[in-house]
Amino acid sequence: MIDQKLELSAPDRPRVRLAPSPTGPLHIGTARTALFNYLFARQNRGSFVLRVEDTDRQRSKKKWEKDILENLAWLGLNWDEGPDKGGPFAPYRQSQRIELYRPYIERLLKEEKAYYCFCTKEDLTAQKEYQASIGEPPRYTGHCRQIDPEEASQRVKKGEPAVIRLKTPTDQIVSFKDQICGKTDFNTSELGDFIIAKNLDEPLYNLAVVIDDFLMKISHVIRGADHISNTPKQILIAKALDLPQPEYAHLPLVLSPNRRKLSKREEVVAVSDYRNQGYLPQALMNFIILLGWNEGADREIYSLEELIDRFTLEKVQRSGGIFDSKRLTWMNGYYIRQESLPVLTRMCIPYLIKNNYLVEVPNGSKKYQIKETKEIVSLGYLEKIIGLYQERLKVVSEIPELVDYFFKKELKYQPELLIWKDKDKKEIKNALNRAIKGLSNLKRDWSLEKINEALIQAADEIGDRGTILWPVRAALTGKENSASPFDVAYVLGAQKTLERLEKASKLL
RNA sequence: GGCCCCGUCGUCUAGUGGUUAGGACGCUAGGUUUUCAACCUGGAAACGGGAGUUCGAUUCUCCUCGGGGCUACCA
Repeated sequence: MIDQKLELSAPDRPRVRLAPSPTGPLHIGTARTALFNYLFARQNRGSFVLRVEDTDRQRSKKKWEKDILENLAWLGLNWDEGPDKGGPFAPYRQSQRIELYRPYIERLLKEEKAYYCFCTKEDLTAQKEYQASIGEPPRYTGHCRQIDPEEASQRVKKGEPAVIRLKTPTDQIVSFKDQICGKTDFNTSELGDFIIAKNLDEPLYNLAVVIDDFLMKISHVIRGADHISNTPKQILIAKALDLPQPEYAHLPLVLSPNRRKLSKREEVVAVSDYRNQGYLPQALMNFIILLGWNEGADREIYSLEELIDRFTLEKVQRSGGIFDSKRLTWMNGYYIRQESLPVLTRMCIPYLIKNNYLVEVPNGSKKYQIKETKEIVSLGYLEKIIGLYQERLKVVSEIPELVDYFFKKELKYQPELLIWKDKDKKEIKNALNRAIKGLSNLKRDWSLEKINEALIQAADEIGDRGTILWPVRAALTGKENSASPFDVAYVLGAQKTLERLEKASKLL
């Protein structure tokens, strides 16, 4: 029984959906599809529906559903209806909608628009191989079509294995106007009588999608181009069921650098991985939208709000785009530089903790303890450290290796690190001692200005700034590259600075 | 193999029947500078090929070549 009234009038506001199947973590490609759907919905004041397609019971896992929802939310792509929020067309998990599909399958069977097929997999494989060998499209030619429906249902009742196929019309053209690709035609003869359900309670993807999109009043199906060839099948099912057709828009695929569909093997594809590495959601979204959309301007940076304003399906690219992680990383660095220091610091702290540099002081609010030295430091102090590296950071997870010297008791480095260009040890030692002397006077007035003054003065006495500034910086950081010696000395404080300089001087 | 989609620098792209074919990432040379980064200036780098239409094609048409997707009792 079908008691849903056919509602052929389009809804006033567009309704779009993201239909991920929880068989793995949120994939970059899914996130991109989500972004396009989200922008389209928000721009047109429509609804963005999240529907979990978990009809494949073996492969669907709750933890993946959780990962998908969490990371979508992290990206800022908020949905209006979904398994977690409910909505007027609940439930939003296909596994909970099984009974909704059954009447449609029964109807197709009753109206003889679908039929039971008893062919074995071996038969089908043989047929496909034969078809391939003579250059015909592989498809089911309708062997079981002739079986009397009465007889068929008897056989099914007796337990004979069977699947349900749609009677596909022969030699008809199914055409649809894709919002991105334009008009696309398919000949039904190439499709054959495809399977729409394993049985009355196990609908297959193409059938479930059509019914759900109808029941949920989806007006626009915006999805990856890998679904183009499913579209004629879905249109045929909709026709057989007398359901209205949504608009279609197929997004070009995201490709790996080897030009293949983005794959787990070669690329990082899970959004959670990017999140853990310290990519910012703004950077990810900005990067991804530009991979397949351009408003026609020489512009690279867009916020989600600006995109909602400017986005159009017409400007979506037709060709697939290669995922260029270098560009993503550049953009992430850009967004890190734009971020406020307190926010950036808050993002960095978990990485410092994970790296065993820092421990949160349990009761003291906003205080941290440096693990090695047991010193208690404030959030403000950590901000100073992070501030030194804000313009050098590309990915937040890099922060520990950049600032490690603030958290270590002793620095380990080769004495040669202290040598500037072709200077000899004596000269460097002398420079270091001059720096120590100049800096010692400042103990009570340890300001950036004074440090600068003292070091530059010492340098000018020697005649070459590098001769003193390089070893000072190296002694303070133990690194080839770092922030400037003035800044580092200032943040490190008088005591540690002098200690490290003296230790360095003794090494030479 | 069959069906479908796509084709401007290495990559993401802008663009027009006549442009020095523009921007960005990356690369590179300088500048700034104690290093690195950031920033500034410059450079190398593209219309897949062949016909046709046209006074003129990167742009329009056809063919070809190349790349990709789909081809499940997965989604």
